[in-house]
Amino acid sequence: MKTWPHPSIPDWDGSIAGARALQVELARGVILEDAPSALAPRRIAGFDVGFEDDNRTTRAAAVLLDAASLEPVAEVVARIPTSMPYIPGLLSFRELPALFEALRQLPETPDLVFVDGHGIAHPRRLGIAAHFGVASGLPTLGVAKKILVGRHVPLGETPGDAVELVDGTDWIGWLLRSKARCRPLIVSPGHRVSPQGALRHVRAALRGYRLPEPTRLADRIASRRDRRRMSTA
DNA sequence: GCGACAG
DNA sequence: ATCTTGTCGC
Repeated sequence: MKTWPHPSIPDWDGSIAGARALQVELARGVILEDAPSALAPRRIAGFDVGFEDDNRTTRAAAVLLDAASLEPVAEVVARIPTSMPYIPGLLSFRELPALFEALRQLPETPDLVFVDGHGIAHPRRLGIAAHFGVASGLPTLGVAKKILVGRHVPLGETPGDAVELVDGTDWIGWLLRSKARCRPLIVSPGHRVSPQGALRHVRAALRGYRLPEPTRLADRIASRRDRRRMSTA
């Protein structure tokens, strides 16, 4: 049985079977009700993870924004050694340690966290956004670019249109047309956020781009795309 | 057994 | 995720 070191993930034996079992266990702790502080957040944050040096280094970027203006107020980048490979369904076990390091470096704790990846829209209802939420206690939601699991009826073409994403009898999130002529986003609750709340927060954080500001800005920094081109001004 | 499979 | 400029289309 192959196992990996597991920094900052309590109760995991390092195995794939153990990871799946722990996901089922942790998913029972996910709360799908809106936390008061998340309903009217003052500070929101976006997190994204990337890799360097042939995947030997894991890099997490976090951007803190003023919820009202959507203007960034702080940005941090954390780098730690990569501990395991990417395994579909087990993404959080690979990226969680870096997310925690970035969270630790933020000057202020966010009221609501946007994570690049799925919340409960996951085979065992514990995508990285949900895992990060239950492990940190913070309200979180997931914004992914591709469906991992679930089905849906056709989505309209008008920006703002959304349809439910369901898996079996479970309502696990939404498909959201965030921008015209762009592939839809998959939005799902992570922790302490309701399905309706997750959709409302993402819509409120859109600024004409496919991705909502928190994850869009974190994405740019994480990919070093920030110090490259400049198209406007 | 076959196909699918977040980042 | 990542390697990577220009280019076609709205």
